[in-house]
Amino acid sequence: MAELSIQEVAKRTGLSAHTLRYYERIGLMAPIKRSESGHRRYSEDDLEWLVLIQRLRATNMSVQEMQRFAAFVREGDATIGERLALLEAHQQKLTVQLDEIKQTLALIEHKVTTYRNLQEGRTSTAEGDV
Amino acid sequence: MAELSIQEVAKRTGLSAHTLRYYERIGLMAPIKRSESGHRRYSEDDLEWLVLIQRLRATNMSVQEMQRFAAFVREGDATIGERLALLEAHQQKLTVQLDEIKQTLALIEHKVTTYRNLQEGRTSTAEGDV
DNA sequence: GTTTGACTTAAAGCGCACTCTAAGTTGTAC
DNA sequence: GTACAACTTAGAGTGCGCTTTAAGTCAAAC
Repeated sequence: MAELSIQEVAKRTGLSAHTLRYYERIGLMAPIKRSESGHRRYSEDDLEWLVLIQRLRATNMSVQEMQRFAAFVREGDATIGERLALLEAHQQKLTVQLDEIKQTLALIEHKVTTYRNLQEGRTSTAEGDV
Repeated sequence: MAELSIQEVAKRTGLSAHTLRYYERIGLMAPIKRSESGHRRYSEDDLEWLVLIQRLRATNMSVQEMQRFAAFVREGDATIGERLALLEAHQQKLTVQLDEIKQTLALIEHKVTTYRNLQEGRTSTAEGDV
């Protein structure tokens, strides 16, 4: 349950120290605790929050939307309705994304098959295939 | 099998006329056929290509990568190996994305449940939940 | 005690993918 | 024939999400 320096957190999360400071500056994270000398000391809770943030970013939630979410969290339990709405909106987007990826994977598989046939000298290419 | 104006293509694809010109300018599309007056006339093949392009963009292939793909297509059958490699690389990325989305959906479902419980006044929140 | 390297801030810079503007030409409707 | 919308180009502008720079402070190692 040690407190971590910005470099240690960078290493653990894969984010750069620059990005961590940036996230704090724009309010994506609450102000991080400081050592006597003014250096950041990250807590376990900070790390957990970063995991969530990274999951949301990795699935294309915009920084702006995450800022809104972070602000709601700081405002306390009165904003649980808003947080729910935000998460459910993202959930909705993710199911759409999931579908798009599946469709594209199907299309790619078709193209790959076509290309493989072409490579082997067959000419079974359907019209319009590129 | 009519030839379409840029506005008609914009309507059909959901891309803006600006974006269609931009795609042509940067070589994401081969030069489009022109009418006597110099206006673009899109063919069925152009539309099909746009469908592929849009699928790839919708699943986060970079414009740069699509440019490389488009260039290979223009170079002809000698580049089928390169095209295969490119598509398979994207396929690979998509399976990773698929996984990330599934993980995030699971995380969101957990949070949503937690928030629902909080809203109903229960306090079954596990440690560290936000 | 001084060097070395990690830390701090504020602010500027960057790459991406468009998006818009300006200035001019064309085509259809009346 | 004249108004008006749609088209053309080259180039500038925009928003996002970092990323880098500059200038300085601090702390552990020698």
